[in-house]
Amino acid sequence: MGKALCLAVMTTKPQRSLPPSAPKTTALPPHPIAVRLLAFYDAHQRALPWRATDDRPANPYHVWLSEIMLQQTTVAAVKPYYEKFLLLFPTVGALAQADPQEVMRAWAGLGYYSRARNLHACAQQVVRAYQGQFPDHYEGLKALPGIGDYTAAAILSIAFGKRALVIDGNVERVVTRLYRVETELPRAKGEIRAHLDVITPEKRCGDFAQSMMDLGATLCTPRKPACSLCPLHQDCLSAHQADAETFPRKAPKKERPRRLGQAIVVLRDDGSLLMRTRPPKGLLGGMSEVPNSDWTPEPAAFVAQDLLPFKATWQRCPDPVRHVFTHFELHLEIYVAKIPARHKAPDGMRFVALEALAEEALPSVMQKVVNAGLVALGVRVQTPIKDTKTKSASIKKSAGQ
DNA sequence: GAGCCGTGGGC
DNA sequence: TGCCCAAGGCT
Repeated sequence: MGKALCLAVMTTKPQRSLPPSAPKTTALPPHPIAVRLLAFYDAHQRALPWRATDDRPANPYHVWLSEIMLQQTTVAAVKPYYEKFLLLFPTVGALAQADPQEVMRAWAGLGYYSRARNLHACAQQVVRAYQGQFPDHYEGLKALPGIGDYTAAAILSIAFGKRALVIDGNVERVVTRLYRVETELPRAKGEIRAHLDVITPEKRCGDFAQSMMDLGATLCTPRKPACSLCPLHQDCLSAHQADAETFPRKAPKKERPRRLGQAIVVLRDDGSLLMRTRPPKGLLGGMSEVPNSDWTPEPAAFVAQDLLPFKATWQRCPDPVRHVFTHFELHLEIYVAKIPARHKAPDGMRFVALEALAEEALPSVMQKVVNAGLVALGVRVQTPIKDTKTKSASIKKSAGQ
């Protein structure tokens, strides 16, 4: 009985350590959905710089780099960063040897900065533990920093051609629509995995995964899906019911709280700006910023002068800088001042020449703050990293102070 | 499991 | 304008 019980447990319990792939033992023909999807892919796949071509086989470093960048990030946003990283760091070895700050600087503006920290740490582990060759098995990949279930499965299938269940937001949307999965996310993940396991082919699994994502990005979109053009129309239960757009089911979102704070833009007469570096972890970890207050739900007493060991005359920018993070919305009041060139930076801060601002790892919110402050100070600068669409960014020199 | 973690584009 | 979302991972 012990043996039978043990077998029963083993067969009913899903493999915890190996979720994404379950190599099938029998050689079944591909599911009709896979056949149609691969044909769609052959005819309509998007040309993306990290994808393999006829004369360029899949490169695990390229696949890994692109997958990390694409986490919660649009293809359009990733493209220029991907090209820049390949120029700066052509190989995983080059990336591993790079200065961490250089990596953060190159990532600035892309968001979710723990990805950049993990990217660098991962490159170093691949070099140290695997001689610069990415492992081609799930456990090895999953143990690397920044690689979770999705990314491990994506690398396995796209870079190494191994069968894996690649489940991202696109796949969740496509599958819940195909089968009209009524369970709400994230509880539906098990059902989605089971359905995907049925249709995932043994061959061309990397192409299959990418075809699912292409379908989700181009036709099976979150809003207004183009069901009439879909290669899976005949297979799709929600298309038949004409309610594809209502999938996947999700719990209503919580409201986004607002936080308030103040920041100072201090320009020294030699043309340099007072800056500091944020703590290594947490929000905007390891990134550069101008001095600023705590961000609190209620307005807090704030005296800009308290941040400086010398006197200055302050001017408050008319409009606060507004920036929306994932889980809160921030309003920053900006105070600006000019000070004589003889002053040194307070402890933990530094002065950075305006010309060297492009070499700082400035997150977008701080780019906005700097832009607004410089405009108020009457300094005209071409935004170094990118125009953050601050309306003030294009305003001409205000009446000089 | 739920909260934390950025940013920009589209409607 | 405000809200939704995008090839998620970590704690």
